Amino acid sequence: MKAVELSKSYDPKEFEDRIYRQWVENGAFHPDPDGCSHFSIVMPPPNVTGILHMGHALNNTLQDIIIRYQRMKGLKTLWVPGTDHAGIATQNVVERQLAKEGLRRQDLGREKFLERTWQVKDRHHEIITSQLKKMGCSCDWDHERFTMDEGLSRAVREAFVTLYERGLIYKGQYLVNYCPKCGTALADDEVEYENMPGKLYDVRYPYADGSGFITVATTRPETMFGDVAVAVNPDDERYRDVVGKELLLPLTDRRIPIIADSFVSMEFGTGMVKITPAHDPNDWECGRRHGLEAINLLNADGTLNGNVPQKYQGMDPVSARKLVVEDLKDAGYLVKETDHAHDVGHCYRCHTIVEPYLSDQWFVSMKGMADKALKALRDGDIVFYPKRWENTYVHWMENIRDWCISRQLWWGHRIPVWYCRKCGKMIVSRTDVTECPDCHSHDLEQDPDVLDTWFSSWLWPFSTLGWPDRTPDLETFFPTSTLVSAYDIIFFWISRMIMASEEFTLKAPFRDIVITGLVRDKQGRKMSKSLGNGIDPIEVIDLYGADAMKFTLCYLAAQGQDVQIDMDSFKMGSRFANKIWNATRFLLMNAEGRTLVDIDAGMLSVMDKWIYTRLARTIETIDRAMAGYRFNDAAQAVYSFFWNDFCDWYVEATKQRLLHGSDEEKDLSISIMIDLLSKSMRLMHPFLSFVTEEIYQRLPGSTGMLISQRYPQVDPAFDFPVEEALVGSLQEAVRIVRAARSQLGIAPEKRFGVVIRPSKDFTGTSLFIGEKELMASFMGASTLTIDVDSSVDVSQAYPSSALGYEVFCFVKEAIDIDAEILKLEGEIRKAEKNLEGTMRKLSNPQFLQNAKSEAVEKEKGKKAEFEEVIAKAKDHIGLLSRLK
RNA sequence: GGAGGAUUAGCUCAGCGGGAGAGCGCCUGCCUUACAAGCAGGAUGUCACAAGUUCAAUCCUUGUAUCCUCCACCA
Repeated sequence: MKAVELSKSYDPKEFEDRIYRQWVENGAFHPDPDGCSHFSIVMPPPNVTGILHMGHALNNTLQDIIIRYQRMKGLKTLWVPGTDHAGIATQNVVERQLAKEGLRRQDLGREKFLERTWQVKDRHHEIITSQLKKMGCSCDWDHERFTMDEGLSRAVREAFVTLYERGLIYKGQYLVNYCPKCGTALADDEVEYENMPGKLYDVRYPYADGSGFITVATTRPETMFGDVAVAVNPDDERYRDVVGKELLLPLTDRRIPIIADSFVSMEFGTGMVKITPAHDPNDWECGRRHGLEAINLLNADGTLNGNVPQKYQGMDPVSARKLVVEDLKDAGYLVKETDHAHDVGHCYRCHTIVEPYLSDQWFVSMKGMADKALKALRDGDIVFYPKRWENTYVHWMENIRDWCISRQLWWGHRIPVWYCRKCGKMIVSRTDVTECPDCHSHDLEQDPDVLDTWFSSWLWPFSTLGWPDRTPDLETFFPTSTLVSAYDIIFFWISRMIMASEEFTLKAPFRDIVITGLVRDKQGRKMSKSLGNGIDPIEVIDLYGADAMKFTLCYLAAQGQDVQIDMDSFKMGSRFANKIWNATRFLLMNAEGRTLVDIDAGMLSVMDKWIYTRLARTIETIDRAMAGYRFNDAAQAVYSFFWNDFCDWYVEATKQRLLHGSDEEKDLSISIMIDLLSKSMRLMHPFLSFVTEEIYQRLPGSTGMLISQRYPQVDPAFDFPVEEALVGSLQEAVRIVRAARSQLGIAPEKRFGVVIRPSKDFTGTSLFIGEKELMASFMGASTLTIDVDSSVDVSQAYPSSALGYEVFCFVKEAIDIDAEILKLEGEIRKAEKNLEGTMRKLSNPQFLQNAKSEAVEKEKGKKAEFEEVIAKAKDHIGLLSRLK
C-alpha cells in the first residue's frame, strides 16, 4: 500500500477553506433524506449591524458540535442559518454614516434611506456569512433566511393580523419609554437602568387660598409644568386635613388639587408627591385612577414643547432643569436640594437617557400568551440547560406587561395598517390595501411606524421553515430540537419565541434550551467595542485555525458559565490539533508499503485490548456529556483519550512492533492503528471538524467524507475491562521506575536491572511476564526479572511498592540511604494515619449498618492496602539499613 | 427590595456525598528517527468563613463575608 504523506507541520490554512468548499459542494450540510428521525436547530440570527464577535463564535461552535454529532448519529439534521435586520441598531449605523456627511435621514427621504440601509445590510451580511464559513459552521445555506426577506415579511403580517383579529393587538395613547436620539418608542426591556448621581429637590407649592404652602420632593423639577395634582398617602396623619385643598403651581398660575393615593410612601421625602402623568409611569397610573388629565411637555425630539412657559420651550430636559431650579430658588420656592443617587433609564442601543413619553403606539396583549408559555414549561415541553434559568423565565412570564411594538423608525416591517384619509377608517390587512372598503376612496395612507425587530424574530423557529404555509420543511423540522443562546436575550427573544410558537402553532418551538455563558476577557469584563477588549474570531482563526478556536471554546464552556479568555487561551486547542496531525503523520509514514488486514478480536494483544476498551469508555463519556449538553466534559474526554491514552501509551507501546517487528506483525499493527485512528477521527470530528476531515480522507480504507460517517459506538466484542485494569497495573510499575530514575538523578541513557516481585494473589503476573520486554523498554531497564518466589537477592536494590507487587531497581550507587529511609518513614506515617481513619469507620457499627455495601467493601480494601503499604515500607527500611 | 451566579494549585477554570483534578505557568532531566506546539518526572491546595444534617461533607441545609449578573423600584 502506498501511503499519502502529510505535510511536515500542521497548517490549518492549507486545508480549512478547501475542506469547507468540499462539504458545501457535496451537499454535506443538507438533511440526510434517509435519516431516521429529525434533529433541527435554528441559528440565533446575528444582527446585520456588525461582524461576529467571540460570543457568536462560542454560540455557533456549540451549535455546530451538536449538529455534527447528531448528523453522525444518523439523524436527519437541519441547521438553519440567517441574519436579523435589527431595526434600531442598523438604522443607527446608517444615521451615523449620514451624520458624517452632515445629513439626516429626513434629507434623503424614506425610500433613499432604505436603499442605503439595504446596502449596509448586504455588506454586513456578506461578512457575517463568510465568518460563519471560516468557523466551519455546518449550517444548510440553502435554508438561509433574513428577517426582512419576502417569506418572513409575510409571516410578520400574518402574525400581526392574526393577533389583531384575536383582539390581542391594540393601539392607543400610552406612556411609553422613548429615546429622543433614536426618535422612537422602546419596549420596557429595551431600557437599561444605570445608577447616577442626582439631586432631590424640596419645592414649596403654595395653597391657592394663600393660607401657606406644602412641600413636595422631586428629582425632576422641570416636569412640574405637567403636574396635575399633589398626592399624599390616605393613611398619613400629617396631611389628612389638606386632601382636597387646591394649590397654585409655582412659575405658572395653574391650580391643582391635593389627592390621596396609597401608592405614596409616607417615609420618602416629605410624603407629598407631585403627580405628572405624562412623564412618570407611577404618576400615569395614579392619574388614571383619579381621572386626571395628562399634560405632555415633550416634542418628539425630546425638547420641551408649548405646554411649558415660553422661556423653557425648545430646551432639553437637563438644561431646563437647571434653569427651573434657578427660577424656583429666585422666587423662594426651593427649600433645599440633597444629593440623591437614583437609577436612570438609558436606551439599550444609543445609551441616551430615555424619557417617558405620551404617544400613540401599538401594543400586544401578553398575559394570555404568557400563561401558555408557562404551561409549556410546566408540562415539560421545554427544558432549560442549566435548569436554574427556569426561575428567571417563570418570574418574567408571571410579571409580564403588554408589549409596545411600534417604532418610529424607517428600517423594519411597516405596520400592516392603512387609514382612509377620506372617512378615517382603519384597515388591518395581510395584503397591501389600495381602496377603502367603506367609502372606496383610494386616498389611503399606511401607518408610518415599523414593528419592533423582535416582532419578526419571535417567529424565527417556524417562519424560517415556511410558516404560515404548511411546508414539508415545517412538517419535518418543526418543532426544532435545541436552541443555543446566551442568557442576555432570554427575555427579548427566547421567551417571546415560546409565546409566539404556542400562539400560532400550538407547539413549543424547541425542546431543549441551552443557555451559554458570556465570553469575557481575562479581567472578567464583558467583551465590547467601547472597551476595545474584544477578540476577533477571524484573528484567532488566522493565527491558530478554526479547529483550535472551536476546541478551546468547547473545552472551556462549562454549562452556563461565563468563559474568560485571551488570545493565548487558544494555544490549547492549537497544540491539540497539532498533536493529532503529528500522530497521524507518524502512522502514515509507517503505513508505507504495508498490507492492511481485517481485524478481529482474536488477534489483539493486551495493549490493543486496553486501547479499544479506553475508546469504548470514551464513547460512553461523550454520549453522556452530549445528552446533557456538557460540552467541556466531552472535549476533555476526547483530549485525554487521544493524547494521554492513544499517543502517550498506546503508540509508544506499539512502536517496537511497528518499527522492528516481522512483516506480519507490522501489517497487523498498522492495521489496528489505522482502525483506531479512523475511529478517533470520527470521535473527534464534531469538536475539531477540519483537521479530522483532512486526515480521515487520507487514511487508507476511507471512503467518502468524514462528516457523513457514523459516530463510533461501543462494540461489545472490543470491550475488555479485565485487560484494561491489568494494563493499569503495568503502567503503574513503569511510572514507579521512571520516578525512581528521575528522583535518584539517574541519567536517561543509564540502564539498570529491575526486579518485580508480585505478591501471591496478584492477578497481573502472567501479563507482566508476557509484556516484560515492553515494560523494560518503557522503564529504560537493561534487564527485567519478574519473580514471584523471590529467588533473586534484592538486598542491594532500591525498593518501591505498589498494590500487588514490589519493584526493585539495582542502582545502589545512586541511593541516598538516609534520605530514602526518611521518605519511607513519612510514607508509613501517612499510611498509618489513613489506616486509622479507615479503622474508625470499620469499627463504627453505624457505618457498617448505613453505608452502601460498596462503600464498606471499599473501606475494607483500603484497610488491606494501607497495611500492605506499611508492611512493605518497613521491610524496605530494613533492606536500606543493611545497605549502609 | 427580590432572584441567580461565583469563591477549589501562582493564573483560568472543571468536579459536587465515600481517598482533591485539567490547561497554562513553575522546577528538574531529556532535541529518545510523529510532534521541543514535544517526552519523562516533580512541587504547590485550612476546596472563602461558621454552624447544622449524615456513619461519611469541597459537594446537601442555614447563616456570614467578598465579588459579579439580572429583575423590580419611592417622587
